[in-house]
Amino acid sequence: MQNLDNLAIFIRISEMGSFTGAAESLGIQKGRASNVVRQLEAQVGTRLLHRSTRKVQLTENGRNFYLRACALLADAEELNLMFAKDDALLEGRIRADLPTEFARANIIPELPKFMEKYPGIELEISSTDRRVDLIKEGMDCVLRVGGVLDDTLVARHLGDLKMVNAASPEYLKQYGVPHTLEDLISQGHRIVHYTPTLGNRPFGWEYYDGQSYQSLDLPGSLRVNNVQTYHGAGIAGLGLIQAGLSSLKPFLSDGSLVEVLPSLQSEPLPVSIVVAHRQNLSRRVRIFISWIEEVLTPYLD
Amino acid sequence: MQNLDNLAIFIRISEMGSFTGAAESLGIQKGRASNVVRQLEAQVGTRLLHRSTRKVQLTENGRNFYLRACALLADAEELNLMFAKDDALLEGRIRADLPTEFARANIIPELPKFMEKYPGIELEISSTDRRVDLIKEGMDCVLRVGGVLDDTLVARHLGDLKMVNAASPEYLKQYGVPHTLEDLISQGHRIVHYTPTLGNRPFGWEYYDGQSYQSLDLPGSLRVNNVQTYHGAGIAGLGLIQAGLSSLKPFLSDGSLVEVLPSLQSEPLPVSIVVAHRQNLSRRVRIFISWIEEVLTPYLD
DNA sequence: ACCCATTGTTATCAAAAAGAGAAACAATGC
DNA sequence: GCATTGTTTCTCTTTTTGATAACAATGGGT
Repeated sequence: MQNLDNLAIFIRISEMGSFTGAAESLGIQKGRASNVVRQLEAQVGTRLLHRSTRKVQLTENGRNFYLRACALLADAEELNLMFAKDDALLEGRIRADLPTEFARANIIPELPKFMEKYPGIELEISSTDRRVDLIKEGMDCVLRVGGVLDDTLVARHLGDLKMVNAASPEYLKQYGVPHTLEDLISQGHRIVHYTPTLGNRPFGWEYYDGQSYQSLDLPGSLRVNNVQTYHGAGIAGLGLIQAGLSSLKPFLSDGSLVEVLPSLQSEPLPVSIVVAHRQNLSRRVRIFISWIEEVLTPYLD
Repeated sequence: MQNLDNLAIFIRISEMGSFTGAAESLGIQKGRASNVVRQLEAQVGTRLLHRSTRKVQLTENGRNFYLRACALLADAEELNLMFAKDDALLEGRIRADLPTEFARANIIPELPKFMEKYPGIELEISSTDRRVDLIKEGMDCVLRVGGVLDDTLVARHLGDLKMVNAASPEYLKQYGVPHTLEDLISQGHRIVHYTPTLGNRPFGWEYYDGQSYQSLDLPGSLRVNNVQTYHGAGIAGLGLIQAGLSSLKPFLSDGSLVEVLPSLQSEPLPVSIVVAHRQNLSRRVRIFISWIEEVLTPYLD
């Protein structure tokens, strides 16, 4: 009889296109991953994966097997959970990718509550700010700030991140507190340039003119590609910054940053949870996602 | 993750309404059967079986779980076999119940060919001539001669068993060879009475009058409830017998019995294969059934 | 109402299977 | 060439299963 664990291993390997990757993400030996597939192929009587040292991909038969194996696993999970009235005893591993700042500032601090509520769930959170291919990396879900490009993925829009304009008190003492767009120019304000990927054209000062979002070029001598550095630059008084309320909140609270121009916010950033296929989303991942949503709500419109 | 073997054990227990019975039929310890269910119930978080020492039955939840578990297992088997181009490497156990005479005379002699073709299949053949409850006894299929009463089961009509009238040569020398219905009376023929369950009213001499089947009472001093004894009585010259061609064939060949009144056959007996649910019939059982059909074809109309 | 065979539960010990961990190997593609 | 990756092998540990047996509860038969 078939072993469902082995099926899950095969599925992960297929999705990630890698034995080592799948093994790591599942916490097993890569040797076992190899054996499992060999055994599976022997049992089923056909080759399921084309493999070389550089790439692993499904054979024609493998693709069909993969699809039905996914369905079977989903059914099996449903069977296990059909009477689970309280989800507290859910177990399993969740791999999620969260933007560094969100993770550090908002998610991680709340995490203990989640872990306490679901002691059986093992979380594996990676914080890469690059666009991760959630399938290839074996992610269950990815929190993404900004637009979602890939249509093959399913995104759930959580809301829009409120943006805040801020600067350090020392900076404002030196340059003055701007109250209008004109002040920004007349008072000679500077901004910290943020370029998600270095080398890109830096953003200007972004604001809403009542009809659409505009960008105003302002001088600035620092260009950073990392949100923490960006915040640090603002705190250090190197210029005005524009960032999500969620990540700036602690700095605003302790006074190391002060909000300015509350009426001239830059365009809210859409925040979404991205998953691979919505139908086969496991219960625990669904729970995690709704928890994330709950945690972020205060910061989103 | 769920273990499919355990699911199969639970299913068998549910169907047979017995831990010990299921354990025997699956070739495992009854202790294990008990543990498996306990573990399953813990995992799923609800009680699946009401059990006392006298009966075991599904709880409300158990019934739902059972249904979905069946579906899951069927899917799993389909997954395993989706590329099995030749069935030769099928494996698993088949439990079938065959009428004693059919088994001894027709099926068992052919069995070596089947076992050779499907070496991985384990056969367990019981020969009880009583009506077995195939679900309660954990049977995969039952070959039944005569009408099928239970509508909850699915019967596949294989054909009708050709009936033969016969007597021993010595008997015929004594009483004469009848050629017409009238001869039976005028020559003072005797029959051996066959009553499937002792005490029932014995059958008479059955024949077709061109429109419908009739029964003619003939004298006879022996009443038997066992087919082999019935044959033996015919061979011993105790009277005329009416039985299926399949079981009489060897006796007709070696001359210990002689066919008489070929035009006055009694009503052909319907021969059917009965299974529990047609949809979830496993591949190997389907193969076995079609093999049985093939073996019996020569004897059936 | 009582006896007692049957059945489910549980425990223990040995055997077998599955898995973890580590490491050596060969093939591949940059 | 060389780092990476899949394969294979080895040992050790853990888990699962088989084999037995003792135990308690049930319910039919007397």
